[in-house]
Amino acid sequence: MSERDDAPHDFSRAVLQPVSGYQAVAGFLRREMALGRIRPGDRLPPERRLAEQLGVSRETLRQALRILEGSGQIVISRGASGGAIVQDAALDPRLIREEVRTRSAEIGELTEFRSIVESGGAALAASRRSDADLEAMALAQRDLAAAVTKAESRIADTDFHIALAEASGNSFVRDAVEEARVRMFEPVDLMSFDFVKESSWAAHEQILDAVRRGDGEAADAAMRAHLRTTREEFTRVVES
Amino acid sequence: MSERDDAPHDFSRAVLQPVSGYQAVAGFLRREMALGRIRPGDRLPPERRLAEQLGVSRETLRQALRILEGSGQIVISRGASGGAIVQDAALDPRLIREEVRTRSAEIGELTEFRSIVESGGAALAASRRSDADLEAMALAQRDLAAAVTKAESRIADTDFHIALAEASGNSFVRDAVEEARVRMFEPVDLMSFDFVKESSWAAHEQILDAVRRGDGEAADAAMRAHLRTTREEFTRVVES
DNA sequence: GCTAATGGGCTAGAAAGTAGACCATTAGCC
DNA sequence: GGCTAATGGTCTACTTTCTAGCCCATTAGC
Repeated sequence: MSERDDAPHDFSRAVLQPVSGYQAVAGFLRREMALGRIRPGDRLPPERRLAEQLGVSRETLRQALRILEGSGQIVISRGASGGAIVQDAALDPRLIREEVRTRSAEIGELTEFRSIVESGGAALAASRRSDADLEAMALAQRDLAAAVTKAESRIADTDFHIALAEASGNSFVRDAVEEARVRMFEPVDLMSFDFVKESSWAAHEQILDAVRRGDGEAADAAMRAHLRTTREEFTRVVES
Repeated sequence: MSERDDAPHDFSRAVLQPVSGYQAVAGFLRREMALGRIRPGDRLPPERRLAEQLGVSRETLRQALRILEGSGQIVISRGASGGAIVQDAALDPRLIREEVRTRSAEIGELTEFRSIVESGGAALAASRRSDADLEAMALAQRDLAAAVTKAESRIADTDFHIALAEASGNSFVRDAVEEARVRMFEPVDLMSFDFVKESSWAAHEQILDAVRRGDGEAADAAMRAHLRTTREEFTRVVES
């Protein structure tokens, strides 16, 4: 075995910060929003029901809702058919550009990581996809084509990538894709880029076609090309 | 946009279980052991110091130590130069085989995921590795060659894969490799397989050689071949 | 105007974590 | 043998967080 330091272990950098219940709940809901499983206009279940589903007390859930309310992600109203309505957070483009610039190193690494995982996932999907998988991807493509707002484009884009990851049949691939996506979009809450909708749609179409044909190598290459374009788009934003 | 269900969201399956502080600390320490950053024979820092480094109170840390003590991973003694000594958990091979059989589906997916991420990481490492990276990998190889016990082999193997992931220069790749490794080895604490030491060493050598030459494609292919062998080894264990 | 559904708010208590003090044990040195 | 320092063992008082349960306030629809 290699020479081990006799110096005592140093875990000073291992922060291990405690996440209180209400923070965990707020984080969970934000994540669901970032992944588009909860979308602008949706109404959350009543507090009592949601609290039970999440396995926390109502007070804890309410603290989480206060956080989301504070950041403008939900609006809460009282009375019958009241409740928490998810908002469409239309961020100032200047804020987004600033955010991308601040996190440019992280976003670059993230895109590189996505390229590895998603191209591998696409190759797997080419040999495993079911008809339902293909239909889910095709639906996301139709949504992307029909998207008008930036938020709609982003959601349809997410749907496509998640559906593809799901089609890979590997739960670790799917989780990694989800996690990377959350890391990319969650921090600024619905951050979106001036990505060219048409070019994304065309790239997805190529990927989908390769997956449909069962051509793993082509699917792999198409996904890599797609995310290379994405990365170049980020660079463009940072330098603009 | 696609037709959204009007039915209320259902988060019943989102368990979101609270992780208390002592569980988080115990998990952290187990993780460090699984990754070989804490090794059999090592002595943990004194409670007061470790608690401060981890940012928890001493009582909380002590509860975590009780858990590790209970599972036989550490032995605690009192007095000057006392403390917690990490144990070498030599598991019964029958238990290991049973564990692998129970988790065979998960381990299969995990190895597939590793193959994707680590081959991509190897390709990156080929173009980015520093001399220090190469030296770390070479050291792990020397350790593997010199390993006598199973635990030593496993640690040297981990060292190699982590050093390679580090050399990729992508922190998400490194984290994913660590995480996959923990998932593979942590649950049964130092689970190890009857993997052929020599074949692993030879495979590593091929990877290292490709990384040294800066040949990304070869590094990618060599890593995929290596993990294919690993997977076949698992299959063999399951079927034996 | 009644009713039901919904969020708002309060209290009492349990559970977990913290901070600090002091005790018990042990190795090493004189 | 005894002293000292380092270490784990134990206890208490306090704070924060979470829970459970109850009732109030508001509102849409009949």
